[in-house]
Amino acid sequence: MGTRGTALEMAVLGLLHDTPLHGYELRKQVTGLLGWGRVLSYGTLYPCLKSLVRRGLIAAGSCTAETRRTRITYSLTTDGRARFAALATDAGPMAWDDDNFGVHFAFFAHSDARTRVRVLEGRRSRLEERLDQARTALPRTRGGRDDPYTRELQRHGIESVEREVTWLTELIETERARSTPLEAPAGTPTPKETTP
Amino acid sequence: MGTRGTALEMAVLGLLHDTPLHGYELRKQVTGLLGWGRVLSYGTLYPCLKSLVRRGLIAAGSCTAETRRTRITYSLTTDGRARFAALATDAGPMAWDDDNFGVHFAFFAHSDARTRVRVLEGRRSRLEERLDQARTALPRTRGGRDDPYTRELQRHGIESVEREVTWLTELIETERARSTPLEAPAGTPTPKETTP
DNA sequence: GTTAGCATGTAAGGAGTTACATGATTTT
DNA sequence: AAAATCATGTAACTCCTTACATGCTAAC
Repeated sequence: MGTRGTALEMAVLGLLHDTPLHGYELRKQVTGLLGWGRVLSYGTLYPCLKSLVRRGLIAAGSCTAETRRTRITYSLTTDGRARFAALATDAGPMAWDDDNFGVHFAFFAHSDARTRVRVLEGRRSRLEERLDQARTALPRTRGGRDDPYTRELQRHGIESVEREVTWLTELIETERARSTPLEAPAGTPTPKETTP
Repeated sequence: MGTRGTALEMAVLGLLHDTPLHGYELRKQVTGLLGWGRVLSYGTLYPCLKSLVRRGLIAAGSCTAETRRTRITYSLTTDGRARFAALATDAGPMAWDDDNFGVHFAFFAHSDARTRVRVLEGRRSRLEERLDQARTALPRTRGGRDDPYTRELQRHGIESVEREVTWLTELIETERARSTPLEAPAGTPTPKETTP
């Protein structure tokens, strides 16, 4: 009965980690967090907030400052902060799947470089498994439709995933350089940019 | 109450258009149709087949040929064929969205070049709308989190969509050349490949 | 003969959407 | 004063997944 959608939950906790927000604003920010084409609906958000309040992870407070209207400002509790830290540090399979990876990535600033590397590698190997399946499925006429459009769609899909793997590989190298500065030449400043 | 998931329905009808199949095999083919990471579950497929049978779009028949076991072979009825033709010819907004575009594309061989162009253009303008939103959302620190990882995620998302737009543009040009051969020089043979 | 894979289904429930219902505040 | 936008919520419904339940056939 309790809403347990980890991705949305983490997004809310992470956004409230920076600053308290009310539902209407949260919706806009959650929607824009990943490049989701689809907007998050209130029918999902408000029940989720309710559940988080009930579990003591966030607190609902009437607005105090500013000449403001009937809106409810939510902020993280101590428990909520701990919960978010646990989610951000998690580098298990949950962080690799399509639904959760984006949110985990968006809040990488809240985890250490080791965790980031493990999440990125997990994501990459998941995509590589998918590529293996797709590549073996392509040549067989038997079982798969031999249609130029179907083929082109699959080719394009494979190409997209390959590009994502390349992206991940670059990020992994950057992060590895950060987590093991032992092998770095003396005097190398800590890199600031994710993509130089 | 009736299953009305257009994407799955179209995929099933389209696959049965080529040849009769039983559920187990259908599942594999539907799963591999688009590059979907996720596999289609029986809990979705079988109720869908049931619904299609009830509506007279497909017929369930025991297998006749081959030394085969207890499996139910489904084939398209006349109504089903008509329904599929209608879906394949549809170039409206339904064909543009994330869920349906892939299936429509996979069965482009069953529609004319005019329809194909309209679907591809619709899809492209939808992605371009998304890009406009994302691009205007990027520069503002106000409202959006100013975090290097969040930014990188959004940058990567935008890049992916841009690449998809390019892909669509190339396809549109190819299809336009097919639908209006008036301007083609005499003696030009009909192109066979989607990507030369 | 028993294990592994083929094949078909159902029940319960999660996650999210749409549509609805309501009201306050700001802008025109 | 009307319209637009901000803001919060609920109810019903859809689509899909997981987990379960069942039995046939082929291979070892």
